[in-house]
Amino acid sequence: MDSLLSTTDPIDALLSAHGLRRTSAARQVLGWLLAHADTSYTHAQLQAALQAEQALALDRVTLYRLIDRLTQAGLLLCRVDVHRVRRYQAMPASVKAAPRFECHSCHRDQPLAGALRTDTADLEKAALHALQALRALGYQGLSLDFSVRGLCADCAKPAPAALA
Amino acid sequence: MDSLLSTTDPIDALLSAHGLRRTSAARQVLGWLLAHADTSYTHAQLQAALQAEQALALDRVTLYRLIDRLTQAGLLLCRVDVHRVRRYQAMPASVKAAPRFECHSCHRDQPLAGALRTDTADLEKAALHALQALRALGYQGLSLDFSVRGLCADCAKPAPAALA
DNA sequence: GTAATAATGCAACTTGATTGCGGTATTGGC
DNA sequence: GCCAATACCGCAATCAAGTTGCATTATTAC
Repeated sequence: MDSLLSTTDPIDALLSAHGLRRTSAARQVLGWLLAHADTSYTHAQLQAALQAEQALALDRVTLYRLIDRLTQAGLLLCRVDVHRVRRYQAMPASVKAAPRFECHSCHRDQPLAGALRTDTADLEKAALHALQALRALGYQGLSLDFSVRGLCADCAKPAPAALA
Repeated sequence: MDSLLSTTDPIDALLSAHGLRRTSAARQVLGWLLAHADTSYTHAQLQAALQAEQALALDRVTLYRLIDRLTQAGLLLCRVDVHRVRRYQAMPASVKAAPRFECHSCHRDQPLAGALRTDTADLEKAALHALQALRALGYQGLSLDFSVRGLCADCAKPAPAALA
């Protein structure tokens, strides 16, 4: 019963389960993103990270297409940031209405719930409620993009004068 | 006392009040956007609309720069849509946390509150609450982008089979 | 009116992303 | 294990939204 999917590696299993081939590139990209699942990355960041950390030198276009396939398969989540560039992230267990925070200075992108100690449950609940209402009105294929931008506490503190 | 600003036209007044010159282009662009203030438009849509409705043939770059100036002056609001293109809109009286709806099919972009009969006040309240919490933690210059995407009721109804 | 300078328009350029296509590697059937 | 079918790779060329440089024109302040 563990002949098809459980080829020892859970990532291989994911790829096969979604109709994708288990190429070295796919394994490494999905693996890396799963290992950094709480943050989203641009194509460029991803390419650089793979190069630096895994010595994986993928062609630009190949990476674009791979990312695309993973996204289509539902393994990655894709957003567009303020600078009009796409950011990818391993698909979280529950997509829901999880709001994100994007820092103007360090360009990190984190779940808002991480920054706030106070939970964002009420916010998500309100958002999900709105989605339900839309669905009831005949709206379809709804998805949600919710992000807060600004300077994170780390970037705001150190040198308030050097932020020009 | 009505010598400087009230040159009969409120739009001229707005421009002057924000340190911008009252050129024909600025007047027409701002005027058109104010007349369609509930929706946001891309640079291309705006250029086409101005050409068609006002016979105003602005150079691409000129329009880019004009839009830019208006945005910097705080007269326009700018967002980035799913297709990575910027959308501009006359600055609403209260920016707040007003969520928006973007239709995949007709590409119209409306305030969510318009689509939903049920008000989105609880949602906005929750969002503003989260912003306050962030500010308390030292986060600065916070702004919010909240959009729901999918097929609007109008696009979803007519031909459910032709949506491939 | 006239000088200072903001706004315009054209051409060239940048960047994130896409397309075409020949070559390579993975897969499923035998 | 071998082989055909085809998914995937990589290179070059292309696209579209936006930007930059610079000479020209129009607005503004004096």
